[in-house]
Amino acid sequence: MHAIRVLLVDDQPMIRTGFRLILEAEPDIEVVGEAPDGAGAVERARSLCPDIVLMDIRMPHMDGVEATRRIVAEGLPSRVVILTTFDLDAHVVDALRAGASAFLVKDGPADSLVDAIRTVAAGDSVLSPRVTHSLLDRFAHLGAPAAPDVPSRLGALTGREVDVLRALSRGLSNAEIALELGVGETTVKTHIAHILEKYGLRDRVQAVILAYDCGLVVPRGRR
Amino acid sequence: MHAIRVLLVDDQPMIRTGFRLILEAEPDIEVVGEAPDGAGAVERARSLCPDIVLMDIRMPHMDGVEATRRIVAEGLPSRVVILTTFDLDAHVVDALRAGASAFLVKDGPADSLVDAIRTVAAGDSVLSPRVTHSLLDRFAHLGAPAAPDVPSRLGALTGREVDVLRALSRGLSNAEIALELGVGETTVKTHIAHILEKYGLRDRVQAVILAYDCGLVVPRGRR
DNA sequence: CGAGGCATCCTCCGCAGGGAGGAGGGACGG
DNA sequence: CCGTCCCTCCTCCCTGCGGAGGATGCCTCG
Repeated sequence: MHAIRVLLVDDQPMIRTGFRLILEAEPDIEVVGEAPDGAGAVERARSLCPDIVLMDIRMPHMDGVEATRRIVAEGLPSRVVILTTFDLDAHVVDALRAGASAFLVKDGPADSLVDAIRTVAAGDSVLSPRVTHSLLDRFAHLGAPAAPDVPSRLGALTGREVDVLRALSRGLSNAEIALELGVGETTVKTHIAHILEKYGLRDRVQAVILAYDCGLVVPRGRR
Repeated sequence: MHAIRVLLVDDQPMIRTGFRLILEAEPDIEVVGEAPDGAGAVERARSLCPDIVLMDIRMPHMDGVEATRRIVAEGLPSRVVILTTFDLDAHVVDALRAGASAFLVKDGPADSLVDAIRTVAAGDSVLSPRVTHSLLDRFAHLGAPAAPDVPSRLGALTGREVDVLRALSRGLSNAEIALELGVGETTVKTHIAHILEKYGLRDRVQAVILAYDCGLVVPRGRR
């Protein structure tokens, strides 16, 4: 069994060196290359075919999310581990949707990084506990239909937002939703904007898809 | 700082004893009670107010998911860690939607259980790597490659139109669909216009809803 | 052969929808 | 009482989408 081949991607050379030292201390991990930005990451991922791409999320030229998207889209065998300083919600969701296999917060212990790399190389996925938490919140609250007082935490949809998402998922336009809910169209747009923001979605179509996939809405054909 | 108070819930006494031994070996963890089923779990969660409810998912009378739902709905301070033998998708999502804070596969090392309990008690959440993997798949699908043939009941549509509708139902924009299918954006718009016309739909959102309702696309949450 | 269906592509145009940013009021809990 | 969350609504702005109305080439089938 060969060593796990890792590509380091970060715009700060010192950070790269730091990670290199941490990783090279492990006998079963080998750093095969470095890149300073997203573009370089995609290029080297192509030529080096590393097992793991360890990628910072914030970088010049092309950020980690876009680079991840391309690496995954090209069908490269590398699996991407995203590193971030902050656990910003939008970035998490973007990165996961881009196809990242792991999402780690930098302030964790060095062990957790090494463990994560081994886990991902073995075909599984890893999220920092804090990141996992915000993800679970989303799942937890999307499905709560008539649950009155579930303590609403970060990222959860409010009651009104669920109303709007339901109407949205029936194919109604903003004006129609406004009419049905008895509010202004601007209000509907605000609610939708919040839904999109909370889940890192781009438009109402993706919101409808999420509603179906998470069971908020059940397809007519199958119940 | 007091010890982490744990309630054990499993229908098999031997399993409970096993977990008790594992947990009691940790100085900062205290097993304060046991329950053989979901009903007992809710009742003891109410009276004991444990920090953690360690719950098997498959049990007689009331299963772990329903018990989790009630504990969360009642606003009890306990956080629920779900244990399962298999990493069945449906159960994962159900449990997460019910409000579980962690989801572990039983075949993991004892360490991971103890770690998970500490992490959850600290306010974060944990998922088994394999479970995380299937979760990420769900998030990633919005940008993922298309699934192979699904028998469609949308006979009126041409082959290309079905391709487009499928891409549409993954939340892609016209430009992205064009890129993926290797055609111009105008062509995509033409196909979409035909789809809308054939079914008397107003916009792409309604087309996506139709795709789900007719079974062209199967929700990630329920297959 | 000609007619039709399909797939590809084009322009011009209007508007719904989404981003950014703000603002006010009501409810609830520390 | 103040902070926080929710709901409500506003303006300005810009882009993506869909409508209308074409054109071209390639099939197949009568």
